[in-house]
Amino acid sequence: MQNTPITLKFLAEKLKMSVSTVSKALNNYPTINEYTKKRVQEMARDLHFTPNKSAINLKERKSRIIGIILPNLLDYFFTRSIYGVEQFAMKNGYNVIISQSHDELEKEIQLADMLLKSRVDGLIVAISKNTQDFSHLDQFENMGIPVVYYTRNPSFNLSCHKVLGNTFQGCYQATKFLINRGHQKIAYLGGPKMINFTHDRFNGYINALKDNQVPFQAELVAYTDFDKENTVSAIQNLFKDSENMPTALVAFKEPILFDAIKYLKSIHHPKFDEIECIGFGNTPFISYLDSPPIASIEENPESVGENAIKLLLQLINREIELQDYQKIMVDCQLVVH
Amino acid sequence: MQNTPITLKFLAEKLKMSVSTVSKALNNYPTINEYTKKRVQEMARDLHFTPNKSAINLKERKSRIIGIILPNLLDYFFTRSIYGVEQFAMKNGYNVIISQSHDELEKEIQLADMLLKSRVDGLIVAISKNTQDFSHLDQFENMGIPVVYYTRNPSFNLSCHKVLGNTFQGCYQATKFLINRGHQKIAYLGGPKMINFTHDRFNGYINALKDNQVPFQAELVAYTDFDKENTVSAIQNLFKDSENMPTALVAFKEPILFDAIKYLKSIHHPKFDEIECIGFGNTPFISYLDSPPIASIEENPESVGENAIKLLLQLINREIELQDYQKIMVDCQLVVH
DNA sequence: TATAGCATTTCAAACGTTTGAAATAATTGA
DNA sequence: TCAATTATTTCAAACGTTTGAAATGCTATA
Repeated sequence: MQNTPITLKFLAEKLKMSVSTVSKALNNYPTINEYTKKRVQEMARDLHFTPNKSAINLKERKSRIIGIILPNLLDYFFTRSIYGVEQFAMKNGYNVIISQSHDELEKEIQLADMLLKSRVDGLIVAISKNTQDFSHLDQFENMGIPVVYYTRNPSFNLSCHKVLGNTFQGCYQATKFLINRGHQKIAYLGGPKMINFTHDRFNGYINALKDNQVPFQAELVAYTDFDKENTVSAIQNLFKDSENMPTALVAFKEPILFDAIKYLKSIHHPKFDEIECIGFGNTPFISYLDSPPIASIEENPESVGENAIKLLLQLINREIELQDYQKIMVDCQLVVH
Repeated sequence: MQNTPITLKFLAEKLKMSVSTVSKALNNYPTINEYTKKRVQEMARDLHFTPNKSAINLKERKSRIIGIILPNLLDYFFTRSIYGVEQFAMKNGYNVIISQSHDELEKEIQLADMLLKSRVDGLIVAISKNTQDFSHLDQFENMGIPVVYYTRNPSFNLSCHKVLGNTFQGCYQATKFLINRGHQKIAYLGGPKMINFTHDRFNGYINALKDNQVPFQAELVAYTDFDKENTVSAIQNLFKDSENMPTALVAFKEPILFDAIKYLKSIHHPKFDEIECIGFGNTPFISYLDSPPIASIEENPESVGENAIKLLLQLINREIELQDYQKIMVDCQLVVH
């Protein structure tokens, strides 16, 4: 049953015409007679002709491969974002190579080199938390291969394409929501300072306070990274002053928020039941928590991913100039549980 | 800076020799003079020559693409398994197309057709919970394209390649662990009956009981699918007889176990604190639960994925005959929390 | 009836590799 | 010194497409 795949040549022989006529008919060239086109297209359909991608790619000097570098697939944001990317890429005849940097710069550099060797047509990247030098990524642009930064990006650098969640707006909404519920002492637990959006979120928090006449207190702000001990000590700091305890908390990421909640519960914080929390993520595990956050900030990762691949394909096809740097924002929603 | 990629032809011109000599030197042909080889290989290295995959694939009539069909990337088992697959595939020059069936047969059929059209060199698949007819997957084998079933597979069918967790052994261990802790009334909450390993796990449970002289009671067994209401009613069933309440529970999957725990807690089950649970998965969220399972069954998804791709590559390279059906088991470990 | 003009089809080269056969060069033995 | 042998290199076709240029066939006009 080992049937050889149908080629243009095979169709041409069957139809007693030349390979180029068949090719042009299938690609709807205006110089080809309408009746001929119909005959060719029907035959192609009947025999389930599928053009050989390798041949086309060779001819067009493309690989039709998109590279993705992201920190970690076990993070729901990234897993979900991949979905948006793959769907759209596939629809447009592109394949995707997903690679994980494990949030390490060195690994990220390795992966970049590997993808460059694979001759990807474009790159989508969420940088590691330690990435400050970008030469391993700049080399793509230098070779005319477009790069789109998504979510995590070099915030100081305006000369690159970016797709990101409107994390300012998300944090603003969450803070405002808590203010409207009567909270005046709202703590903010930020992420690694190296990650750009940590600051956008902080600004959303600050602005919500200001716009609603809630005084800002520096003691109510702390930072952590993805490390549990760090989170615990940050929380200890936020809650150390018994006179001035926060009654609400906005955290930069849900698993970290869960660590915080767990800690507060473990020390039998006297007013634990009154504390209201919100984190970024909207992860499905919330429903299993005994003391779930009152709301979540939904970041729409699928949409972020889809916007990134859309932009990248436009750059690949030179529908947008490589130097015409774009910045796309995807709004967040507050989901009340 | 738009530099054209280095080709064999370019190297040949630089070295003043023919393209075929260069090609053969790089591929270490014995007929090529050692000194020539050295010169070519050095030049190739210095100029960062990377062979054009499309050209090789065209020549070798391969796509170097592996297709994967799985139910859902948001399931930690599958996300983790992907990691094993991608790593190994990449190392061997293969790309991977990941596609999600969302546990729907119809979507699975669509994806299979899509992947067939993409001319994948091989397929790794975890079937949907409703897949009973396999014609959409059989067509691959009929065309000489190997298929490896992983985790979820047609258990009744011996004529296919399988890689799966030793879910019998995992469940046996978990049950035995609970027996050793003094439990005599251990409930078993199984998954969808259509999924093959539901029964393997059940057998592990049964055998552990038997081997340790614990009487089997049919009332202590219930089944659910991934639906929350279903789980709740299964749990209600298991705990309905106040005379004969289980004191321990083995569940086929962790998120479902979490649903069960949540329900038992919500009804203020009198002996809730004494009930000990174990589920498959070992998901990281366990640490956030107030009443976590006492242990987890680690299924080593990365290893399952890696074994699947290893087998598939052997089949693609015909190191193993297509008809020489393999079955590979990956052991589980009990992780006590 | 030749010919300009158009519609349609075909030719042929190219994309970058691989590889068996053929050609060439170097070495050996008589 | 010359043929035979062996080592090494090159030729040329192939993989399946695309595409500008060239060729063909046809119609209409002078």
